[in-house]
Amino acid sequence: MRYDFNQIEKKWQDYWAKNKTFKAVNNSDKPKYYVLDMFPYPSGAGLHVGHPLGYIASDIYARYKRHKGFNVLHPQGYDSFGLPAEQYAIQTGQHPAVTTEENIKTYRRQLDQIGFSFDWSREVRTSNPEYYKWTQWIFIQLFESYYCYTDDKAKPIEDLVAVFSTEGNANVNVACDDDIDVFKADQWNAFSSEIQQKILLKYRLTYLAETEVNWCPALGTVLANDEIVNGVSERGGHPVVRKKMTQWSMRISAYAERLLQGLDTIDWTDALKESQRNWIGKSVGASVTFNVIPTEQSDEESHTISVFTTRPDTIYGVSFMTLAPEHEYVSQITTPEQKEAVDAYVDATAKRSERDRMADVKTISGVFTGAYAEHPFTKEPIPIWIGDYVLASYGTGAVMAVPCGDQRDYDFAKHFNIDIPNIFEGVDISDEAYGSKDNVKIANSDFLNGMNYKKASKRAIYELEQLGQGEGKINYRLRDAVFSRQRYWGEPFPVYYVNGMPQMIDLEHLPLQLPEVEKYLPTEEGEPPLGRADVWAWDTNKNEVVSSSAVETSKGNGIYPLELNTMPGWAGSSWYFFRYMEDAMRDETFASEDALKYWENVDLYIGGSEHATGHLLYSRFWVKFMHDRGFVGVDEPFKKLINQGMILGTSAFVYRLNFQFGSDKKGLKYNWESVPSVYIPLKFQNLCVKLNDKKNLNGDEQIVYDNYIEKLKGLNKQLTDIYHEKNKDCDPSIKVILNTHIPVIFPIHVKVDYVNSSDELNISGLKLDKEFGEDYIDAIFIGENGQIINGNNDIYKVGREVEKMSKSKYNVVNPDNIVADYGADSLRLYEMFLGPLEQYKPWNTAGITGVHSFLKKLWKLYHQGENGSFYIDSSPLGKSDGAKDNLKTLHKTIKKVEEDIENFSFNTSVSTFMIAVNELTAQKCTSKEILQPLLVLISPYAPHIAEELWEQLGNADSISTATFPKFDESHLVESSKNYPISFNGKMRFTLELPLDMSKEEIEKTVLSNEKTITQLQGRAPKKVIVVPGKIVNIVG
RNA sequence: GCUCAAGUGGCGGAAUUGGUAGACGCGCCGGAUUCAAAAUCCGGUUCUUUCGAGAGUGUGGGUUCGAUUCCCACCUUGAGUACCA
Repeated sequence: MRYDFNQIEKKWQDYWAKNKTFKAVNNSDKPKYYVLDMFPYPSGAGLHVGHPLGYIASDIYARYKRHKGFNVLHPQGYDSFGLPAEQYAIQTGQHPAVTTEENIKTYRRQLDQIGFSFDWSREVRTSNPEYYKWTQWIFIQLFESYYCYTDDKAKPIEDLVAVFSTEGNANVNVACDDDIDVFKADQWNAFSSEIQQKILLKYRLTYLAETEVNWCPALGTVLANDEIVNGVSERGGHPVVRKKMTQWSMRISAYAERLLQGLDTIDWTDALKESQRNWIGKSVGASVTFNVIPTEQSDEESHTISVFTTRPDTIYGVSFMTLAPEHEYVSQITTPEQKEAVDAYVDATAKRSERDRMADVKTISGVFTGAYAEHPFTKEPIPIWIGDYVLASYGTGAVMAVPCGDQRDYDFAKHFNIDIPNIFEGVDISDEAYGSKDNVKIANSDFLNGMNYKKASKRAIYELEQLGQGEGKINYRLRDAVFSRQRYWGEPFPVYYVNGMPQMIDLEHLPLQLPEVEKYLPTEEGEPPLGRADVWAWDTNKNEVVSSSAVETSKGNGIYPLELNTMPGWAGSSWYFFRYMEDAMRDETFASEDALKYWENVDLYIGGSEHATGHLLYSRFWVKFMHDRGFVGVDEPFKKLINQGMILGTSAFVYRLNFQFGSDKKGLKYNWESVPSVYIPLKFQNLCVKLNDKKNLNGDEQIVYDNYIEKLKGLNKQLTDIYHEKNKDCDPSIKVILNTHIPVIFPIHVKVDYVNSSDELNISGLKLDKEFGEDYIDAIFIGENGQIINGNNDIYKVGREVEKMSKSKYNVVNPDNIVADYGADSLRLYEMFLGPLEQYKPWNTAGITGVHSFLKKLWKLYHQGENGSFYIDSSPLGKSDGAKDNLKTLHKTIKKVEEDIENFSFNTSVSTFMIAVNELTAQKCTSKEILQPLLVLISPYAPHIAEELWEQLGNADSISTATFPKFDESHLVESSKNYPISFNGKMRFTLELPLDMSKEEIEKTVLSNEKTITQLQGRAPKKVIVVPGKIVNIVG
């Protein structure tokens, strides 16, 4: 019987679907285990072999956990809202829902054929109204909440309102905007409803505010900080500018400390935790208030400038202050003499884009305002400058400059000739600032003299508090997250506006479904695409969406405009892991209490590291919020997280010989448009250099060159015409051309499909490829032996390079083809076999034959009957030497595979399987006692072949219900050891000795061995190290 | 600049508490089978070598009887982040 993988895989995939083999139940005596993949965005391109890597790993783990007796939840779904579908809709007019549906079908087909054990009955799609109903509901809960620092949790906004109406807001310790006016209880109660609503927006966890946002004109939308890479949009690479807009924001900053602390409780990689820590950016220090010294011209109003510093210990080193050019006091404190210079500087900075400012960090610029502040302790006047090295968006937008302790302040002071007082004991600051906090004592600082950083900081803060001019403070880099997108294909906000004030739609009327629009572009007035919807207003009487025109026509009748923005991509993905838990009551709740209680959080989460500061941070934020409000029991979403590495493509190159005419006065360099191309192997690349340097060619190179010249002569007419046209003054004869031109080599990507395992190019296949049209039809290929290839006279070997897998590099490998040619089990094994899960590694289809032939050998092991028929010996194994060997092989495999899976070291288990099958084949093992448990070990990796052989062994149930074999140490006990005998640490030979031999006996036996004597060559050993059971090392 | 990760044959990689470096697979070389090819099977394959042996895990030091593994300095590559006060 042949190993017919196509038939076997189809059979078992159908079986699993029909029997709902992997359906998880919400109550079970077994312990639960939740294995989750980051759900994919269903793109139009479908999957390439890099995508399933993480899914295969998590699937192996899920199947293993089932064998180990766990009730496993292993679901899958789609993050189906997103930009690409919308961009496609703009281009083609097709509704994103339609293309998304098509893409999902492709994804599902591709996923199914790889044999994943997903419970598809729990599938989620973020773009389904039945799903986003609950995304909208969570948004409303955020709106109805505020963050209380005293209790360190989110609470219902009514609680805050109650405090306002009895005590006012003076003493509340809660997260809020910076520009809060203090009011008393009676004032609050007297405010109109609108004013109250306006004030409450400053406290809500999601709020509407005019914020400076990252506006991407090309995409027509706002982007979050994590959606911008190097100043351009992550998707598409379009420029991004700063712009003020009224937007929904999420008060994630309220959770900064808990998001930071929570990292210590979860099992994530250090790299990932580190990048979240950096993103949150906690700095401990102090806020210090400086009084601005009033000048004659200034009005009565006195100013105080507050700054944040991490070095309050250096307060005596302050010799100037710097404000960001955007700082609100700049215009107020500037003296008339300096006004012109300051205005010019502020104007100039405003014109520079964020990118310019970022790119140009070397140039030092700034202007003196003419104003002075008073040092809190010395009472000396300190000049106030403005400079664009101070960012308006961080801290207070102002710094106390300590040039001796901060390099930027130092550079600024040097540049503008400002005093640089030294406050460090015995430190030379003539060349640069001393930025370190360690190993230094403070000097010239009155009461701080002689103290180290820690002590001095504490004392300085204490003294500032006494003066009422400062306090200890913690600052975070983490900013509130902008939550509005000016796009169509996202969740609509469940919000309508009454007199400009946002109102929430009740849960019972959700979901608020996306309206139809005739085009997916912004309106002519610059409103988001939803502004085009004809039916997009909220009727508060009927509680339904009605015609937009009704807002005007029936004014005062309770019909109001709906929000035109939609939510960002991370809205739906911030809570989807809870949705999978619910299987029955999805209409009534986002997830029922029982389901949430049973499944808790994700035990193992696998996905890419690119989500470090986006999805993975926002999810943690939402979960903590939902926890605070009692909607879920857990306060972290993902207990353990693994980032799978990327699979890279191995690109193939052919090398085209191009004409480069010798430098002429017209600067003519290349011309290859009309000349049939000539390709040479990379090994001849020196040919061009040699020709250029007038060096002699070697034999093969000469043949290539002669062939090439032959070709050129054939093109005589064409070439001379071209040459003459571009070099009107020159003699256009072929002779001249040959004397003046230099060939250069140009690498060109070719499709990896036309390259075999030995890097040989399938030239006829390439020539017939329609995608390249006529490009290669007339191409001349010169082979490894310098021959023009014509049939089989020579071969062309491509060059190889590892790059990211991408369509433009022609190195994309489609799993469909792999599955068709080698089967899903081979694909699964090979993806794991490539290397450690977390690592970046290149894909090379050639290597798959290794794991494929392993599967064939495995199949053969169970088909040792006549003509390859199924044969298994069911009789007891007995105690023969052969049986011992069989058991030893089996049990060392059990041990290794179990350890490997627990450590997520899947690549090494594949090797272990190969070794086991090689050994059992050599042992001619046919015993059911060995071969049956072996299948369970292999089944998580190669489930189809395992199921098939399991069935042939006579089992009625799916192998996924089998228990994992138990490791028995006794089968691995040995009586002797093949000792490595080293001399000065180098192993020279091995010696088989019994394990119960004493140290002394080992030493004696080894020293008397003739090989030892030869090695020592008469020298007496100085020392002999014997580690019983391990090694013998002779020194001398 | 800072933070993190990683450097081992022609290639992917293995060596889990310091104890036989290169497991397993690809590729390559040789052989068997075949009219031939594919497929399959067997053997070899780190480098140098005077065939005795010697060197060798990015580089240079150190600890140790013994270092891919631990320590110090440096180099290279990749990722993240960047005037964060």
